Amino acid sequence: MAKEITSRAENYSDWYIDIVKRANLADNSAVRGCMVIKPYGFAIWENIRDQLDKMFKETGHVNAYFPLFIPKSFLSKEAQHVDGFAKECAVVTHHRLMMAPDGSGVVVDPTAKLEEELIVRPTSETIIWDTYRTWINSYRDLPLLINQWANVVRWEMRTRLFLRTTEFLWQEGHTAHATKAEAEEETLRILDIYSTFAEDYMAMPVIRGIKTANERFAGAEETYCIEALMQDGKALQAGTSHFLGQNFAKAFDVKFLSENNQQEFVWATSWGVSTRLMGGLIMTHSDDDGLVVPPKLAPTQVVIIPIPKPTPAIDEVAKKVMADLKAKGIRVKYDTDLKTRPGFKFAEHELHGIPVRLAIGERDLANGQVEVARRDTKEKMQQPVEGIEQYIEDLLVEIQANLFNRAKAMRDAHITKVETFAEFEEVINRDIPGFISAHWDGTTETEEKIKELTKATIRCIPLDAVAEDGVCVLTGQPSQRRVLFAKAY
RNA sequence: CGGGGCGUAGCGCAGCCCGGUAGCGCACCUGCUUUGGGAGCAGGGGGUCCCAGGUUCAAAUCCUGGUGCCCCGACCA
Repeated sequence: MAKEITSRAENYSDWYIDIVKRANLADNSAVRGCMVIKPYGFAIWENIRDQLDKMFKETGHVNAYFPLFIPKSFLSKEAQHVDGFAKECAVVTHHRLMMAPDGSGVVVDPTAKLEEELIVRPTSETIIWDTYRTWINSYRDLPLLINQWANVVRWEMRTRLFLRTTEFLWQEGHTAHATKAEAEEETLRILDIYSTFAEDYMAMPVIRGIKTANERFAGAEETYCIEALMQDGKALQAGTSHFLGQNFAKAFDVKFLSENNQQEFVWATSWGVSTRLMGGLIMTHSDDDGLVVPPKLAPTQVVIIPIPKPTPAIDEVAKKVMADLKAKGIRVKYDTDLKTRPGFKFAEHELHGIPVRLAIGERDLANGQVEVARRDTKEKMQQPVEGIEQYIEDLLVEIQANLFNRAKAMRDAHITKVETFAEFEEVINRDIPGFISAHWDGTTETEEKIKELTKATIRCIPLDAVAEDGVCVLTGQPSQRRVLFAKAY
């Protein structure tokens, strides 16, 4: 039915690209690895952003904005940090263009070379901590709870729309605390916000966990994460919250005078989620007919379609229903486009993932009914016009819950416990491999060996992992708990 | 960085092998008929064929060089 969408079974990767493009979420741009986020895609992102922003503010955070450019020297102040990012930095070396002497266009003016190159931020820890040095003097200045919404650039070798782009949009929180315990508490508070948002708004179930040393953020003491499972059985890291210890405070000399009149280094966290969440949203719920957007994040939650086209009688009912829905805070549109016919509109709105569709024709009016169609199950029902606003309000809640439950059932069905490496290999090579729960001896060597053999990485050590004696799936060395492996985006 | 693909109308593509008036579908404009799951017919508008050079009477097509994007892999808080 839907034209030009590759089916998931045929080629999952092509399906994903088709959804992104056909649902008007984003396009490739003239710049390698950079995308244009189109109005519809951006509207969903705005809903994600607004909700998270609200949750950050409710927990005492404030927004600020730091520069796009970072002096090169800042990057080298924290050794592990620069190690992690050096290979993917865009560097600004000049500040002026000039007309080419041969008239062929503009060229870089060689006399406009910067004394110190500027790095386009891949993340802002360095410039922010350089700033914090001047902001923090006393324990009375703490905690400092700041977030920024920004774009960052990471020169990745290979990009994928939303999932890994050269430039992406995100939020990055950077907090400073007087004690280790407070900073650790903050790290977990944010992890909580992320998992609540993912599950309650995106309807995307996530596993909360800790990264292994190997997968830890460059410069962090501990990285917490939420991991989701996509329909093709690959994992997606959906958000991270880092406990940075005193690493950045020491690198940027950020000290405060304690209540005891002692100079002490500040304790830090940083945390972020990005436009990658859009990729997670798509791959969690969408189907071969197009995008599926959970009601809470849908720019339009209900669309009303006149059958076959607007008439005064249909308009009257549609407008009343719209007013009643709007009064309940429901985002509704009346599709009065005269250029397209109902069948086209049905397909188009399904492609865009609008959760509920109402169709109103003369036949319905005669019966005092409307046709209600839900995007998640594709079911159609006749409902009385009278009281429809309450029915829809309840239906949106049900759809939101159904999407989550469906995704969770899928996810849970694809967490496989294995005891031997043979089992491990069998599961990881399935069409939909999912998470593998296995014992691991705790060494980076084993982790990397498994990755080399199977392409699976340790996604996290789940926070709710129970102590359980076992032996490493690869080496047979003793292990106290299971960790989750998966192939990842 | 390796492998592959593609640059021709707004979008998606054919034409290239075998040089000879630049085409098709969608979209767009006009008109009529349609309209409960992507309408039909008729007429119409729209092009530096990625760039540069070469071969030729003649190049979208052949040759040389360049360039851009995409996909797969390696890589990746």
